[in-house]
Amino acid sequence: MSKSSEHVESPQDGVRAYGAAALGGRLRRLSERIDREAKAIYEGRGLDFEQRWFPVFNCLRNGETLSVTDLADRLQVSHVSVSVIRSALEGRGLVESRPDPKDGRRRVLALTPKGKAVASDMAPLFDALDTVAIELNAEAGDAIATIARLEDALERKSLATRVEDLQA
Amino acid sequence: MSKSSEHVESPQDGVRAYGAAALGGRLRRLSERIDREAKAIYEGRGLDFEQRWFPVFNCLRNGETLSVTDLADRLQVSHVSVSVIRSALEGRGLVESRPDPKDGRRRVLALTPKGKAVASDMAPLFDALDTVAIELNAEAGDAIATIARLEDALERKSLATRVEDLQA
DNA sequence: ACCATTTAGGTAACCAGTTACGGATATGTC
DNA sequence: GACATATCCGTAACTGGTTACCTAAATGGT
Repeated sequence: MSKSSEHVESPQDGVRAYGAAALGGRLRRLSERIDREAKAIYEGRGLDFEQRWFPVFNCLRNGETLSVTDLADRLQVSHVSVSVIRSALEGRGLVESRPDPKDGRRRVLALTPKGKAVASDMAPLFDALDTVAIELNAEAGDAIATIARLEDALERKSLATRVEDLQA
Repeated sequence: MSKSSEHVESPQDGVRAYGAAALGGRLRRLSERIDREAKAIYEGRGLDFEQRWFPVFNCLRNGETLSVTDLADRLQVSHVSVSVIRSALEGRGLVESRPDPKDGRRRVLALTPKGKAVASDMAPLFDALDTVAIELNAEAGDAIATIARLEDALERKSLATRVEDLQA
């Protein structure tokens, strides 16, 4: 049995005891850990690139041009967050944006030549991270599928409804 | 197959495509969702209680008295975070703290009589939340175990090491 | 007893996201 | 064509956590 799943009176046992809060907190810590470790990898290689830029950067890697809102929808974050990342990437000269000639409200983003160069320089690392994630996922017994099932379960019936039904 | 795990060109597909970042983000969104839904339950019942207080409150429910650092260790959060929660709970009159007579540096926290009353009022809800979490966990095919396996996998071999080994 | 080191816990600054809101452009109805 | 409404995206303020740093108290060696 694995260290953290057997009974060892570890601090987490206190957490584990209470479900809903524990589950949420646990997921959060895990996601932070993954972010942190990924960040360390970039830093370790002296790359001026932040993990949180990746999703946006990745969407543009194939040469696609997308607006702020397109990206926000695709990545399931607020447009504000994309907007901030955009300005960071633009500040580094990796991305440029111009108003959409068809629709003045939109700004379409695309990689600059420098951005493309960085993208291809970093491609092996991105691929490695991808491979590692797949490996990790397999090691954990298809965590992605489990997460998807959790999402589905909540989609099907919210926490609130579940609690109500239980107490009705 | 569940809605979000089959191929439906949903926005998440873009995310899912890239492993490490996707995994972290996905976990984060899920944990936020759980927190948000739990919060909504308290609000829906007009309770002046915040989800994020719960872990601290819960540790004190059985009458135990614990210091800030005890709680931080047990809950795996920073002592600062506990300190902030403490003052919120104290502000609501649910918790009181006094310097430890044995050790003047420590402040020991305990529920006030009002805190105890609230604890017993809310016990059925807490229990329901617990039951619901167990139910959810089962529905997702033991998500907790999967998370534990992910944690173990990272413990065993960090993201960075995995990437290095892959590129060596 | 005294000084160095460690520990508890507070305040301040920071971080990465969010919601709230406002200005500019587009769209649809009269 | 004008006006109401909706959409795009930016700035500002808030949130809930963190790390960095500080003071006060305890501990241990001399």
